[in-house]
Amino acid sequence: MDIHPGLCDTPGMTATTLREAQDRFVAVWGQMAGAWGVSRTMAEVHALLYIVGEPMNTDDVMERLQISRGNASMSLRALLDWGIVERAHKRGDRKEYFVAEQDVWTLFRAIVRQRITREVDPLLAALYEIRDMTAPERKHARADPGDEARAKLDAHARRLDAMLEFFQTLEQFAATFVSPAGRGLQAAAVLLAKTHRPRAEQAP
Amino acid sequence: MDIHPGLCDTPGMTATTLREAQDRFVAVWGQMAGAWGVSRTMAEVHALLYIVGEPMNTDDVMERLQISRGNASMSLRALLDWGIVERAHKRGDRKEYFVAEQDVWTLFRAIVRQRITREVDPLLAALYEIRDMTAPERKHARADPGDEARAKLDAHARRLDAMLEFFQTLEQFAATFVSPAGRGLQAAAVLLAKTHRPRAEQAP
DNA sequence: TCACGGTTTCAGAACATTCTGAAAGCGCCG
DNA sequence: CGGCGCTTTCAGAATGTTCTGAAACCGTGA
Repeated sequence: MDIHPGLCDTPGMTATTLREAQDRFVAVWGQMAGAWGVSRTMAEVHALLYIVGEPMNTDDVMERLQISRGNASMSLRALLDWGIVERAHKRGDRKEYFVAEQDVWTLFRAIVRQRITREVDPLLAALYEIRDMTAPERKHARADPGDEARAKLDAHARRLDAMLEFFQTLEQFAATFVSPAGRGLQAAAVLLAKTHRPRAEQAP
Repeated sequence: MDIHPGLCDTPGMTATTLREAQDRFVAVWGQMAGAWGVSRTMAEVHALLYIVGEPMNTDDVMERLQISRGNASMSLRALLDWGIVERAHKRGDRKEYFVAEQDVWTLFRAIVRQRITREVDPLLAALYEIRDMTAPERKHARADPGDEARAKLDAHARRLDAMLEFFQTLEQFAATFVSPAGRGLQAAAVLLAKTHRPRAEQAP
């Protein structure tokens, strides 16, 4: 804290407040993480890189978030894998620096892309398999109509199909959002939101 | 296992296969859960109720999933809170029974509604607060243009605003999907998916 | 009012995840 | 080639989450 007497306001205060605001952003983003199946630290590291906006190296991150080298390294690598943080270098410095994607829509497109391939695709595959498990049985049952077992099998298959259809639709929707053509979808969403918004607010 | 010799196929086998298919569905759904910040058991209970399609009571659930009474009770209550499972009763039976919402789109609408109010709303509130933290500082800085501190504050505010705008849009979008008018959105999504789908597949 | 079938609660046990720090790995430069 | 600066790895510690089971609770019928 370097407070010059007589000029006790602007320079020191501004830096402190900014840092506090950044820390709160990091904390909030970290909270969010748990609820979405992402590890807290990973989210915090990303939040830090995003809100600071400048390249940081492993030591910067360690010190700012008070985490171990191992943890920082792991989190940064994971963020690279997700494609929402990139490596950067400074001349005359052998350290690696990292920067977060700064365009919010690009950021979320990357996240959606990852989650679809990591979670929805395997889910769809599993659902197909499960539906096929009872297919032979249903064929048999079909020969014997009015059977109660048959009705059960059919209802079961109908429920699986409903799920399948939903996730197929979701996947297509996401694919459109993610693809280069997805800008259109983004624009549509923004427009939709604007027309429906009850009242826009702005700080004075 | 009651296998009648000579007629060793349809009746016993069908029940077994169906049960296996159900179990796999439950397992898959449970896996999914972790990745989305939902407890595994809760998801499994829901999956069971959905795929079985008939009302089940606490003991049924306990036995089928091999979980304790306490756990079953907690999970069922949570599912009721989420509004995706409902109580049901059978005449002459004092036990409570539970049924899962069977319409997939209604199900996901309920989930989206919950997550928005539980996670996005508080997030938005926090982001507004954080942006306002630096507002007074920025006013000061404005008097002293060309200042480096000012540029930093502005960049910081810009990043927060980008996030805010994104989540506002998301919220509006979700609100449209969730609202009664949201059927329109659903139809649009289905249509979009159909037109873009490379090739539809169907079991023979 | 009590006894009874059923449900909820919760402290502590079991389990799972995340984090640390020291050691190993990697590639560059002299 | 050997030392150096930096990054990655991973076994075990720390922490956080979920589950159990027994006790408390609740409402109903006798």
